[in-house]
Amino acid sequence: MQVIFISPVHGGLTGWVEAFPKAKIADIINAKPTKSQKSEAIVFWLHMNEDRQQWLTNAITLIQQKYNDAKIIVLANAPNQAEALYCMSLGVVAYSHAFSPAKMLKEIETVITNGGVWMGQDLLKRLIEVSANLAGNQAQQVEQHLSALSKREKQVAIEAAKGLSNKEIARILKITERTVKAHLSSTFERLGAKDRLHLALMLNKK
Amino acid sequence: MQVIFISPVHGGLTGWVEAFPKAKIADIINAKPTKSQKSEAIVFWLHMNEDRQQWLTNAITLIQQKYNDAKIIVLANAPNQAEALYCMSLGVVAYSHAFSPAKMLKEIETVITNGGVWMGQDLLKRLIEVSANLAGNQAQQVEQHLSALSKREKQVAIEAAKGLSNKEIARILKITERTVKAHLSSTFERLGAKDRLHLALMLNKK
DNA sequence: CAAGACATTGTCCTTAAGGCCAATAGTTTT
DNA sequence: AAAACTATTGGCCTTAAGGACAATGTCTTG
Repeated sequence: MQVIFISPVHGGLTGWVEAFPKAKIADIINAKPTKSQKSEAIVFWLHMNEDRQQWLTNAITLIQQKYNDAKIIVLANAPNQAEALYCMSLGVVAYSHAFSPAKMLKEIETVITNGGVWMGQDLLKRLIEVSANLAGNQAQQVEQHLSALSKREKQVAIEAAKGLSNKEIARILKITERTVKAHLSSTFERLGAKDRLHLALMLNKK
Repeated sequence: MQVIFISPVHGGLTGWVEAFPKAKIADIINAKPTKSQKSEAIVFWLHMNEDRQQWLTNAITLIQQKYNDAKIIVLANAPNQAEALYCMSLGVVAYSHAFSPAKMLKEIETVITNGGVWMGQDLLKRLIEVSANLAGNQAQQVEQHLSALSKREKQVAIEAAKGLSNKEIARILKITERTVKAHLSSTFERLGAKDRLHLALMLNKK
């Protein structure tokens, strides 16, 4: 397996150099594998500056064009989920912090050489949540919140989360505005919401 | 590390038995770790029949309650993405086909004991695509709303949509509460929101 | 049956929210 | 340069929201 590191930092990142002392540090332009032992895997590590978004995109597509079976790992100085998602959607197999310790970098390498994909737990969690929501599991998540409420509280909470006023809710449920308030108060307490806006945020997503 | 396999199949699955000849096969009811060597990790492999959706949910929550640091892997006879997503959202760290070869099962074990999460490439790909799209769209939709606002109004609107009070927003932006109100009033008018809750609903999803 | 959860409503009170009218000052556009 | 937009703040007023304290009746469960 060939390992090629591409970075604006001369000499590469310390953590990375420690993890892969024998690997090659190169510039994107002349990055080419030494000979071509057909089936040998090539792994590119791209070190990403804050202000090189465009460069990153170009580099990734360039590499993919030249070596369509190469694996690409992105190390970002200032990682963020949006960028991570973007990179992963381009086919990058790992995205992590540029200053990750050597040990973690080795771990990443192990995972990706085994055909895996590596990403931070937070990102994965978000991915799952978002997708689960989309798949219609959203209702279940909300249901989990609502299950802590009594029947009437549930009804009131749902209307309140839509943005209705107490008066409107009262009319809909044919009860007094005062009763609506009572149900809402206990709802707030049970769910740990501090007011109807927080309730709405809880029931309307995430 | 303790490995416990839970399956309706007597004697367990062949692939699994081959991969973990020394591990324990049990019924969910009496599944308990042999003694409690405090820091020892426990890994549960749940073998899932087509028609035991409810059982699976129960089993997962039960295990999580009893051993909150246990890792759970689900092997499904008939895997599908929806179920996978659901399991992952419950905190399952791996989801795969029940008839996976021993080699793959060992791989899964390696990944999850290193703190990773394992899932099929297709699922992962879908996760990423969906999330990237959604994140993009969502951001755009919200951006569309926000673009109708002045710089300051934007800042105020964003904080208000998080559920912050005028006073809190004032503190954060270092302006008077009165000014916050002014910005919010014009924000409501511009976006056609009738109050901060509607504003929050507009900015927080779809 | 008694205890507890649930539904309903009242009164009183405090505070947050938001509208209305108005003013000053900096910036941008026409 | 005048008009329009933006940021900031003041005062005043009305109403919605939510907490405190309390009461009554129903229904379920140990």
